[in-house]
Amino acid sequence: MQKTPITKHSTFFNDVYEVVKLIPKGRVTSYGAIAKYLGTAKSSRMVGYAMNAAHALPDVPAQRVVNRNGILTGKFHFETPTRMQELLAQDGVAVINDEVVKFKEVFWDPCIELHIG
DNA sequence: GTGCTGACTGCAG
DNA sequence: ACTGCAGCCAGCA
Repeated sequence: MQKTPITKHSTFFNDVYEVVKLIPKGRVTSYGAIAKYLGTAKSSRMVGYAMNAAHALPDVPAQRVVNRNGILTGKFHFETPTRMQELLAQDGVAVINDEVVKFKEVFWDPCIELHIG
């Protein structure tokens, strides 16, 4: 059996989705925080890339993932540029000028909340 | 098979 | 304070 029975392409993307799904309502996190939690802090770009593929997954709240500045950098990848802000508003996260209000207060760090690192 | 792009981040100038 | 460059890895022409 040379080929793997389980066609799991990459655990990286899967792990990213698992972490994003763990983000509680009313909280947000950053690509770097997820990347660091996975042990690949330098691969923060891959986290954003995984979010692009996350559109196929219904349980992945990609709107809760923003960059380290709290800016909705990926809002243009949603159905509409305002979709991301609306979803965050439904979660109780205020967004003004494409930036999360009180970002540091609603920031959810998996490394801390999950007691890692 | 080769090369470029990209929902980021950290460091240097 | 802002700007520019390099690193990381997967997908696509």
